[in-house]
Amino acid sequence: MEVADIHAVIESRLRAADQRYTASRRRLVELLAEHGDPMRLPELLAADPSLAQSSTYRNLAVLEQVGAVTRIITRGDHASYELAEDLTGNHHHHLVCTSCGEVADFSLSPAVEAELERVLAAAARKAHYDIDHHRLDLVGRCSACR
Amino acid sequence: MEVADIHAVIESRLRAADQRYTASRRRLVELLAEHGDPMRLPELLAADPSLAQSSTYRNLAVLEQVGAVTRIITRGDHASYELAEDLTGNHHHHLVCTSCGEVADFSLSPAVEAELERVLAAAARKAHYDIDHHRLDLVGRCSACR
DNA sequence: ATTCGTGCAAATAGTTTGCAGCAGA
DNA sequence: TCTGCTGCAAACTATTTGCACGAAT
Repeated sequence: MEVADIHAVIESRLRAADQRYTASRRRLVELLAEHGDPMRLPELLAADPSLAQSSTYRNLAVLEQVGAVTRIITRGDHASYELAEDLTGNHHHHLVCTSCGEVADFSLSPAVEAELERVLAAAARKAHYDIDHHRLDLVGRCSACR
Repeated sequence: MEVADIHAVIESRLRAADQRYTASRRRLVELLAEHGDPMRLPELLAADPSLAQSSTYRNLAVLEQVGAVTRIITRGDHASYELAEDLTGNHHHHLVCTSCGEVADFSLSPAVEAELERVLAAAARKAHYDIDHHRLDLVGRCSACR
């Protein structure tokens, strides 16, 4: 999806929740779209010092609620954020560096991914869980840290 | 592995790190072994009120460092802990309830697991990451919460 | 006008740490 | 008797929130 389309979709989702697509919210989406890989709060604030910390936390929470961004929990100090998969059209997983906390994206082949979906659905059924999504992370050290 | 053996292995790993296998550390391991599924700190403290909060945090950190327990990060308020896989001999994944924060275990068939290992190793190689382990979580709602 | 967003400063809460006394080898 | 462990209370830090002002519709 084009960046312009992403903005349009997010705007309509916000509107549906009686929220406005303000300049700082748009800025957050732009930063995440440019960066590609997930970003942590300090990175976002550093990338645009006009962003206020508390508003950024609030805006990311709003954007997460309307399904525009995804919050990634790692064992690092800060959570990371990225654009939602259905906006980028790019189902993927994460490589988490235990040393510097950086999070990178990677993908599996569609065939493997489809099989994974299938066996996970079966496991969820057996455990009587209603599954929202799955999360597959590789935990280790990035090329800079190893 | 039997519980007695687990204690023996943990004791030797602690010794190798110049640490002692004290009563409260042993108690934590017992509680986790009995419970099976991952436990959060308040559950551990409630299960044995003689445990002090700060010492429990410290002891779990020590046990994690010597590879006796694993800390599981969820988006819930508290982290969860369980015995390390190589002690229970039970490779598995997690079902995380977004509503109550409960974490349950599930497994994939050895065949699927082996294939997953293979494609993940390939992905890590491509990204120049040194992989420690993988983490596969299903995020949704447990039977009690849905 | 009314509702929502912003930014500051203060609060919250899980986790960590300093310290003085206790215990194991 | 030296080194590590404990428990209390205080500190730390990512994140959240109260509030008064500004902006959008």
